[in-house]
Amino acid sequence: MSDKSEQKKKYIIETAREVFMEKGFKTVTMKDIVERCNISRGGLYLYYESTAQIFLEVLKLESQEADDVFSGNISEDATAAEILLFFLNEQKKELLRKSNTLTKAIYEFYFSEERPKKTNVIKRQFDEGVKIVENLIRVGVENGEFVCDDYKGTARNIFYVLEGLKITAQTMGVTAAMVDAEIAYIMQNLGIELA
Amino acid sequence: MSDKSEQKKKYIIETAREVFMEKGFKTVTMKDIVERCNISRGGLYLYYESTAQIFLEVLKLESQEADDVFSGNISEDATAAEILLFFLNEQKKELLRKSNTLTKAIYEFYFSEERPKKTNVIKRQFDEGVKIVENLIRVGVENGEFVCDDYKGTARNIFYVLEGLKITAQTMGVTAAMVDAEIAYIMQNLGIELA
DNA sequence: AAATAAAAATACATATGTGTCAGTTTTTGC
DNA sequence: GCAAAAACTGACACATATGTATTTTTATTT
Repeated sequence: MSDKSEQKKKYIIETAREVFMEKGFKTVTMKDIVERCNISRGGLYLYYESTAQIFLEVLKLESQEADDVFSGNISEDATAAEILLFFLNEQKKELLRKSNTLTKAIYEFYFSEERPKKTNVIKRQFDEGVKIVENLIRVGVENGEFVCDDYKGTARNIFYVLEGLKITAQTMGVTAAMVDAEIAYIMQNLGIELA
Repeated sequence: MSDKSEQKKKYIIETAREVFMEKGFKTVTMKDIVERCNISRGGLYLYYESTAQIFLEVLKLESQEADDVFSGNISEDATAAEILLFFLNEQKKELLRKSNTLTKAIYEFYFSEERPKKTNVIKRQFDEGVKIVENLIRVGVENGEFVCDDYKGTARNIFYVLEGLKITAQTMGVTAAMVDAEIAYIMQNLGIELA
């Protein structure tokens, strides 16, 4: 595949992302995407065969970008508490965002029948996240930063709270104060009192 | 409206509920419902004008039935801890259920554009739930059963965890043990150690 | 610049859903 | 038992989405 072709594919994914941010997943059609891209329907089918396939590519892009933010902002000698707080604040930013977010689309994708059972990107992301936080807590306890006797359970609890906040934010709204209260709660459970 | 007409409406709602349990919300069409009801398309439109309207009626029915379960199982002299535990275990039952549940449909409805902004049943239910639990905690503290210094915050936290569990159960599955751990966690935060 | 290859656009065939309405059947009241 | 009313049906007109096939445009090669 030519270089130009690769560029075009990237352009389609970036443009489609905007559409998904605005409309979610389920209601987005191939027509919506071609219109935003200013290409024809036939043209799009040359590159991608469904909105689900395009959405998976968008998720991949998002995941890469999130990794970049993370590695660009965490110094080598950061403490476990600093890293956890950075993570929680990134989540806070994401869930308070009213636009430029894929959250709604991701939830719709969750429940869409078209979702290929084998490529459950979301489950993988969740499990990875839990594992990372679990290890972070372990390190924190070993360092004497945290107090905790059930790493996995606590990590899971954190993700349940985050998921609950996310879906609540989408459907009925949450304030920054509500999120802060939950973050303080999480840290407090690990023995850290926030100022 | 005649008595027979009322009966038919109820029949439609109960039958449609089955369809929503099987297919969620978004993919259910009026055709799906008439086929299950063994009536004609035109006939259904005499009673209801959209799947969204029917779904709202289904939610109303579910809500009534849940109230009945509650009032039928909580004795007058139950302690706050008993009531809270009953509530949490009902939630557990619901979220571990693999079939005969509207959870998927409710989430899809959440995100559907058709959802009439004014009749946000789900938000109302959430807020009501939080308020009930908040008052329950207050009573429990006054009785000396619970230890808590932020009733509303704690009530909200409980619902975030429950929402997180629900969506996790739908998308990647949770085990009874995971739910029990969260319930124990919630009770422990209120100063109650479960056996 | 002509021939060829690649990319893109348009038109088509198919499928599925909606809401309505003319006609039919069933129920009801006398 | 029959006329009027109510309930119900199936087909129609319309709208929108999909995936493909043919035509047109653009780019590349010699």
